Amino acid sequence: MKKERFLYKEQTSILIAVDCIVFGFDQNELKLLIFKREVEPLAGKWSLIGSFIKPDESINEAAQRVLSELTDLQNTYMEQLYCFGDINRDAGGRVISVAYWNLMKIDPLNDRIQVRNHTAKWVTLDKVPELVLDHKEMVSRAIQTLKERAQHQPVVFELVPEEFTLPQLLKAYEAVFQKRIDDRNFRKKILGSGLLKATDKKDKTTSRKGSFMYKLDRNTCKKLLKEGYNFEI
Amino acid sequence: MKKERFLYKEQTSILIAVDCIVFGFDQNELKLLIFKREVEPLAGKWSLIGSFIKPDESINEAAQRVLSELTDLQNTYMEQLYCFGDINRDAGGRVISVAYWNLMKIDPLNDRIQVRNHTAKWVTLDKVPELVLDHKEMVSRAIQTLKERAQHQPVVFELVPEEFTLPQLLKAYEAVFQKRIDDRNFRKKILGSGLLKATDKKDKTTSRKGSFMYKLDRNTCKKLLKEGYNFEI
DNA sequence: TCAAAAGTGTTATTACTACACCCATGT
DNA sequence: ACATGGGTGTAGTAATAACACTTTTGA
Repeated sequence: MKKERFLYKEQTSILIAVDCIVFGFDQNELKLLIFKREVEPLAGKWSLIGSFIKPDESINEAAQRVLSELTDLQNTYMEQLYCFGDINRDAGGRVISVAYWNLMKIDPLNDRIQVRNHTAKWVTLDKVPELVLDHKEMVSRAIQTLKERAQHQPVVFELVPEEFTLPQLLKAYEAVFQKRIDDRNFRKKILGSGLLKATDKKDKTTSRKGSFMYKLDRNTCKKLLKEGYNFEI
Repeated sequence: MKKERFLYKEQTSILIAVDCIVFGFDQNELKLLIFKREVEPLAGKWSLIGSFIKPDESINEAAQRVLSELTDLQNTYMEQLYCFGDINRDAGGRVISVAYWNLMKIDPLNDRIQVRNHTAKWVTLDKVPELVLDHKEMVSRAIQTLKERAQHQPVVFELVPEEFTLPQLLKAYEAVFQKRIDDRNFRKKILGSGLLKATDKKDKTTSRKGSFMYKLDRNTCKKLLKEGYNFEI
């Protein structure tokens, strides 16, 4: 194989990259963050956000850096997804990519502020355009893992504000599990679990009646985790 | 590939390795396969089996190679576990390791034949010795993942022969979930699920009465997987 | 007064847990 | 005949699923 196989730079071995599958929830739908790839080959095509790793950072740090360079939100949920290592997965040379997935809340008023890179945008999961390389596969694996994780870990709470209403939380559940959930059964299970602490505040932005706000009870949460609680409804 | 592109010695950037956490079941206990590390630093210490990846193989292929170089069993269950990328995880330089975990049956009559490398041995999970680098962390993460996976995928069946008895399968379940399981409830759930196809054979090696042999019904299995069946007892 | 979202209970079904004795067989 | 492991059933409890109407309030 000839030299053009390595387009990024002179490279005798294997390059390592990270890519982030960033899921955002805008109180309504799950969305994916994509942006226009800046480097050749395939510059200008839609892509996940990513970067080569630097010699002095761990892979986790690299993923963190990618995210904080592109968005404003800190403390987003982040988990390693999978290491993609097929030999010809990258047209630009032998590149191994460690993929991460993230959950964040999209503030509908501020979604331009949250995302720094101006070529980046949120797309709904059923309207993801063609993505470069094996990024589509990364996304479907991430969706899969998200659903699995949401059954056993309280990750859905990463999609709603610190204080949230039950209808809000229900929508997040429905977005993650991609199914309608009966709201009486939902209330019964979630309130019965002790996972939520009631507040006396009401959110009146979505209805005249207003809806009580709750927050996650982190102590009960830890306890339920130990017992292997099923967070699915 | 014309000339060696991956020269370990003159590598100035980052090396990539694979390590395999191999679990074996000897009809009684879950065991871990370890061997004496052959390369410096830390040569002679107990280690997981692993290797640097070659420039012309994918990461999955590398893990497969590591396993087939060391053992005789093909078709063992193999799944990627996690990519370990801390900056100082390897005393010998910047090495990223992609860990895989495997499940296999240990044939008690043939366990020397199954494992080719003569410094390799099976150890029970509660008696794992000190391991090099971050291999202990790899093992505990693998145990964790094994338990999670066994709840949603029929991986326990990888630990028993093609045709097995219910007491055998029960022991495998107990080994994986690390708990006693009531055998009447076990039979009720497993036979009620339709997962098993009865055969008319009896295994008389463990009792005078003999125990009926079953095999996995792969069609029912697929169906249950789609429905999100819970394989835990 | 009405539109729009929030909130509330019951019943039937299903899955899970706990628990103790008889069976078949080879020696 | 007996020791060994294989096999069986029931009843109480907990979780889940299906289902429709009333309440609040700002406009």
